[in-house]
Amino acid sequence: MVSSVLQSPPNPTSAEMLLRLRHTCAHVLAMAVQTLLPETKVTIGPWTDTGFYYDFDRQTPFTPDDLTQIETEMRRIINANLPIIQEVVDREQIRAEIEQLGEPYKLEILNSIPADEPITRYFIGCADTLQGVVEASLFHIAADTLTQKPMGKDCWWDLCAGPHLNYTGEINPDAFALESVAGAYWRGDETKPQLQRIYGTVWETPEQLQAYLTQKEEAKRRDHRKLGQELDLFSIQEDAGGGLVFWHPKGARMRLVIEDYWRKAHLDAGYELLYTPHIANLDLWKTSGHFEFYRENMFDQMEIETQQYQLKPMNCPFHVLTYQSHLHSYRELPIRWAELGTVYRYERSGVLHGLMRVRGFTQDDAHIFCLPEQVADEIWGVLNLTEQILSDFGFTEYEVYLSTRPGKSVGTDAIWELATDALVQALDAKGWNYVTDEGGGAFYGPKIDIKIKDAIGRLWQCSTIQVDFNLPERFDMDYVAADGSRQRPIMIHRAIFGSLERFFGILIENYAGDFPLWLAPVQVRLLPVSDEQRDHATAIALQLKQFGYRVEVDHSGERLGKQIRTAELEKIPVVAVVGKREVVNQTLSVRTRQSGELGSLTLLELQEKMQQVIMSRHPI
RNA sequence: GCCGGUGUAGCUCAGUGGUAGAGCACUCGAUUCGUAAUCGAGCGGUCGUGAGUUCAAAUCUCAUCACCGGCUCCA
Repeated sequence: MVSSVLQSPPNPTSAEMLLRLRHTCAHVLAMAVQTLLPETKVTIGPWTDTGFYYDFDRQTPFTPDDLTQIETEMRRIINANLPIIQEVVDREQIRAEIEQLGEPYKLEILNSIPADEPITRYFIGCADTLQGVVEASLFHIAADTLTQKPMGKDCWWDLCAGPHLNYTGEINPDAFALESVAGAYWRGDETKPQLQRIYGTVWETPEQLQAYLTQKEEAKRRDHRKLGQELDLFSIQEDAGGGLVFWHPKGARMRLVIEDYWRKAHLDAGYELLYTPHIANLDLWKTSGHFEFYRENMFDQMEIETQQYQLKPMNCPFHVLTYQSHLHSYRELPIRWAELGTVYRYERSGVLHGLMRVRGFTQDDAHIFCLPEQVADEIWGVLNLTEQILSDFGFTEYEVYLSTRPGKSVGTDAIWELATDALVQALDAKGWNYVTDEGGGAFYGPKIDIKIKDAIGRLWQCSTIQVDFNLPERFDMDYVAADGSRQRPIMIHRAIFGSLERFFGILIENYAGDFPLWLAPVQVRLLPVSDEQRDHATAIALQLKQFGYRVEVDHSGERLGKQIRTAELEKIPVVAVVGKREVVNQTLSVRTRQSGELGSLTLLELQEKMQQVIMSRHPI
């Protein structure tokens, strides 16, 4: 495994130098582009976690060949070691210059800078015109010292707040690379013009660049789409349509293990399990508000005997209906109902991505109906269950976010305060640090989101816990309180995996397809050295299968070396060689992916060993 | 949905207007083999789909679908 170079993204306090480097590199990119392709308009060019990008407006998009030439020009600018000089400018003067240059986006940026903020620009080069000034006041020049300086060869400037390096030569020409071209909307707004974005990466040393590129390769090696095909776990087929997942036998075996584990964990944690339909009368979705607020993600309705029916994008209304099926006493609460509920959501074609973003997926959904004073305890319980489940799947590091009341929301101040306090109380009781996302909650209630960190330091959003004041209201849910009055229960939505499909994808990437024994689709493969041992191997396989192991025999008739190679490529954790010796001695020659050869073991010894490893949920 | 790219055998990929190829996989035969590839033969493709240009299209044009990299959105 490579060490992660991405764990601490640069920020102004932790990596001032890297920030300047990246920001300046973006400017050098823009300068190179405008030198080579002068008709290109500049917009913005910020730094990112791994480098920088710059958005340009031009008629013809950049080609890969353009990118190569731009990179060469950037190297030239870097090697020329041009000075970078900040100038504080007068607003009207710079406006005139920008207008003269014909840079509409820069003008828009200028106009959006508050009146009381100073306006600065950064020159790169321009040595002829700036020379005297540079000596007088290194890297900073006052307003009015320059007027109407045309840009030209080795003279370029951009309206920018900085900060920047002092010379382009401070960029190591072997520590940067342009990466890709992509479309991006002006100001991130899809109703605004689409620009051409060039992504680049830059580091302080070539070694850091290399580490980053290695990390990128590592991510590519772990890509669940690639591994999913190689290991024959799942497919998404053009004939069926995008975003629809086919779980192949090996993927299905794993899903079964995951689901069995999930069901047991939930039953143990005091949940009941539900099964609900995949479609329902549209009126239900009108009552829930989804038809009004979530319609763009819903598939079209279908007509069934003059009634409109809807494929479900959510499970919650079904659980509410189940609750409504009879009257509830306060003594029954909290009610915890969980379901592996398959939902269908319309996603725009461009956003589909392997198992991570699909159109049909199964949520590990649950709803808790409880009294206001039970909310904190229930949330705490959910946090515990979440930690238990995620850590059993190998995820022990989390980032936790608490999202509070947004501007537009339903519910009284009192109930929002109660719910938010309950979430905070639960997080504190759990002892988890969290980041507060002020106003980031849903319109119907506050929430906690949990991101898990995988083996190479990437974060994935899975679990979410949301308090909901809206649905109980809309469905007029109630319970009978101790005094005989009808009261409204509080509803908590929560998912731990989020979606089985996405979680499976994350598992594949986290383990790079090398699954721990308890999850591996094939746990053991028996390899007969020659045809004479096939029957013996088959008999042993049958025994193992009866004990619940996922086991196969290699019937290829290939030589042992080839059988081992095949098993290794399929990332099978345990292979057991059966030759003449093993038949005579009633043993197996065991070899594991993680630890190499374990030597001769009896069938019983192998089972004991595997059982131990399975219980630990670790690799063998 | 938008911008750019890609689509040839089950998989990975050659093939730039003139008879569709390789390796692996698969099937068959020979070999009966001891810890990451035994040898040989065979099977396999209306070149994503549909129009068009041309005497002739995998190759050029247009449309469409899917995928890839992003944007926007999100479990």
